[in-house]
Amino acid sequence: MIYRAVRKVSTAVRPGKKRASGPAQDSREEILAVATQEFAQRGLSGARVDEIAARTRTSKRMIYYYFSGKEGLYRAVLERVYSEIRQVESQLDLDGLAPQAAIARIVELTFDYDESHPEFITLVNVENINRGKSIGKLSSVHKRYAHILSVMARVLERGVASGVFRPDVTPIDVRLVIAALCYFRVSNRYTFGALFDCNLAEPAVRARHRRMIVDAVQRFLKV
Amino acid sequence: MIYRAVRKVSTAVRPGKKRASGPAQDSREEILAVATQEFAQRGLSGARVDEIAARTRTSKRMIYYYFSGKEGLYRAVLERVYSEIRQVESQLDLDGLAPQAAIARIVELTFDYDESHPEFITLVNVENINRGKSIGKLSSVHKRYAHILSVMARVLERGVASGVFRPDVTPIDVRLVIAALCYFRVSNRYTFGALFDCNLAEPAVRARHRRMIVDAVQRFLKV
DNA sequence: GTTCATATTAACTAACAAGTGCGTTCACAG
DNA sequence: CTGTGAACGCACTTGTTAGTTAATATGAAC
Repeated sequence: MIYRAVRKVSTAVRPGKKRASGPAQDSREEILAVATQEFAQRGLSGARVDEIAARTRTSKRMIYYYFSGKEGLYRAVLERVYSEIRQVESQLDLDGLAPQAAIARIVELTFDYDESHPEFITLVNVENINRGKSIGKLSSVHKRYAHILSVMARVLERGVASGVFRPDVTPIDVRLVIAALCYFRVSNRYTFGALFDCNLAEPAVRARHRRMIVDAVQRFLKV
Repeated sequence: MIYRAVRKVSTAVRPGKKRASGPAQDSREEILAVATQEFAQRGLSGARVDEIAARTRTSKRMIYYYFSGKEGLYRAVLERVYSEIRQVESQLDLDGLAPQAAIARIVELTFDYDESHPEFITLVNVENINRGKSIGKLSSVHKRYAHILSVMARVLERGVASGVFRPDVTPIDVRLVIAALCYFRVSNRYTFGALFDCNLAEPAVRARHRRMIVDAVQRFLKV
């Protein structure tokens, strides 16, 4: 009863194209949001479809209706988180910046995104444990990342041309170094924390590492 | 019938202390080896106790006999892989080397170990998805890692004293940078490979990255 | 107001997977 | 021999879990 009212409101707020696709989209989105949490928290085989359903306002049957199964739901979740980070990264505007400053911006964006989206990191981990079986099937992911590499390539070229960057690293190399340094802190926070008895999430440590990683990448690129 | 014969042979080869503990140890070890593979391949909740049992020469009942459950088995597997890498790392002898060379050796060891033990990397990933619930309970892990940090600290001190290393990085920082760069290539090989359409396992790429990471860490430490 | 596609619910099932009860075998001590 | 305890296998229980069946509601369009 109550949720009907809610859904009518949301239909009014966001009208569908033809028919009342508002409620449907809400259900879809709600399922995806809950599933993202659940898959990130428990992994692919650890996540429970019933649990996901219970935590939405819809039913389990709807998950099968929209996503045709656990696998399909997982794939949709992956696609969603990758499309979000792609969008964030594509908003970078580096053209006015000097090469070193541009690199700093890229590192800071990556660092901040990873730190504030641990569920994204975990999902990527899940997919790697899964041997990339699902990401390979996502047509949307593949092409878009070429764009990011080309942005990186332009920055590197400018840096090399002005004599501040060395010429023997590829965009993929730089991307790997940046990703590795930012990703690991979040990805391995539990094991690294336990092994070395430290808390990487502490604000002071985090801020210091942010500066440190920016610096490390700049040193890496210096002639 | 056949396996009895096999076990008698192995008993003869490796006699137990009092009773015939040879076969027992063999069973334990065999279970652990299979379970390591299985947990690394399918994750904690994805691994099947029945499957592990089927792939050993013993039965499922023995897994419960020795490890008291899936959880206990997983913990034993974690302990085993961590103790192995600890052993490898403790064999490092750096005292004769100049600081930069010592750092190079540490990086190369980490790189080579990670590359040749992807199942270790995956298990660490699994444990992080698991929020470190098990590694916290492993008393054996915690203390031993202090030793590795102290080795690192000595190298850094020597480097700082001789003016080749900057003084503002801690052993944990260096450890983090090295681990991140080596770990990520293996941990994220599937997603990174799919996104950027490259194969990090290719020998040429691997060799180049090995040199590149050694160089990156040395640049990171340079005054 | 009938039609039709979309959206939704409740109850069901078939398979699976963790964990156990219980009996057996084996080596050796007495 | 025989008693004992560790090492082992078989078959079972019990709860869970992905996925389904079938019936129904909704609302736009005609």
